Amino acid sequence: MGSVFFHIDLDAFFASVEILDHPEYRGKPLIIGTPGPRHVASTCSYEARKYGVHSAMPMTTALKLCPDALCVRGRMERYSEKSHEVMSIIRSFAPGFLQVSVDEAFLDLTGMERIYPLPGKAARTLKEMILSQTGLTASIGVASSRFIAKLASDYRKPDGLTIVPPGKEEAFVDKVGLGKLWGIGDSTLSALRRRGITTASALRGYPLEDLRRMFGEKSGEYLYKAARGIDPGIYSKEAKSRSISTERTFYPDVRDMDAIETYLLEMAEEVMFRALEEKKVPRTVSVKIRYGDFSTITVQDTPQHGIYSSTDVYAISKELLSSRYRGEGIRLLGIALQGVYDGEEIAQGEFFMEKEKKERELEKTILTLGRKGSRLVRARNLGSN
DNA sequence: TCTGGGGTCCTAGGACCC
DNA sequence: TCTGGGGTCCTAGGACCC
Repeated sequence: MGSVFFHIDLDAFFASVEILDHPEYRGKPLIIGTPGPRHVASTCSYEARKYGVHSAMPMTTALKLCPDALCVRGRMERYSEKSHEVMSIIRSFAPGFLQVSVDEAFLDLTGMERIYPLPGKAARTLKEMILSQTGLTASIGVASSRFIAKLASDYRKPDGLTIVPPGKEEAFVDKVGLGKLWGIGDSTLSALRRRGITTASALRGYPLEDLRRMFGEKSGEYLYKAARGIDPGIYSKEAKSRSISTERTFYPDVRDMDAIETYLLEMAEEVMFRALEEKKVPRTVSVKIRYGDFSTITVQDTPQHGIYSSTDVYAISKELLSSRYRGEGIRLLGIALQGVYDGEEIAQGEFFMEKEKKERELEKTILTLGRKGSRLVRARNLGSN
């Protein structure tokens, strides 16, 4: 027997949760996002989509297209609560469970013919369970690979069910179209178009070696497989290296050095707080600067001595910033911790000294207090605005 | 249309080592 | 003198996803 995968995708998830909590929103164009410049829509209801509104669209554009839309601020805690409810239903349905985001998961039903002889029927049952127990609708794709199942769940939405029988993968890719394939974004699409390739079948006309030469080793292989409906390996391996980051977009741009440093301090604390919470130690600090013209630079440093406190992070960030800062107004500022590894590993290692451990505890306490609001930064922040 | 925030993975060049 | 090949780490930038 061949493989059987489900991809389960909740419909307009954030908007649907809001409608569930506020029945008066039902049937109205609803956008999750804050109106104003430099804000974007994170999700919207299907009524709003009729006007052309979609995720990641600038709010100003969205409201031009749909002036009567209701805008609400996202409530992430509520969504992840609801997400947990749904995911536990999905998880208990079959063993091969893999959650890939708040509103999406895969199931591997390979070899479960005894329990679910008809995958389509099983998918309908699962949709029904999710709806009756959480009030949310999901779209499900059923196919022989994760790649095709993912495309299938998106094929009919909302409340959809699409089954791609084994052997029909390539034909399905043709029906979906090049632009909707996972992993092929705007940039690849126009690179392909520049070469006159606008369909999956045209892409199939190129030998693997040619694609490797044109798009690079990995991308070439990816395109070669994707065009044939062969899973290029999406979500096959565990995501390994982790990073912790935060960034802020300002309106208007900031150029005041005091303000810039205050933001840097605030973000250094935030990011290190999260690292300590997860018992992670970072190897690298990177700073991201975006100027008014949207040009973006990143600078990073991997110090020999290691990074153990937000003071370290702040000091490194400030160095990095001043090494590249052009002195213009800044539209976005960000800090990322990269190459994070398990703090426990050091604890077992010979170099983890008691002193450092205590410092980390102290640091964590200070940051926890900071979280509760009694923070110096707040005062500085007010002073600089 | 005027472009968020949090992530992952890939590439290319340089340093350094064997 | 004139110069290989492979591995690993670091850096900067970019594509892509939700």
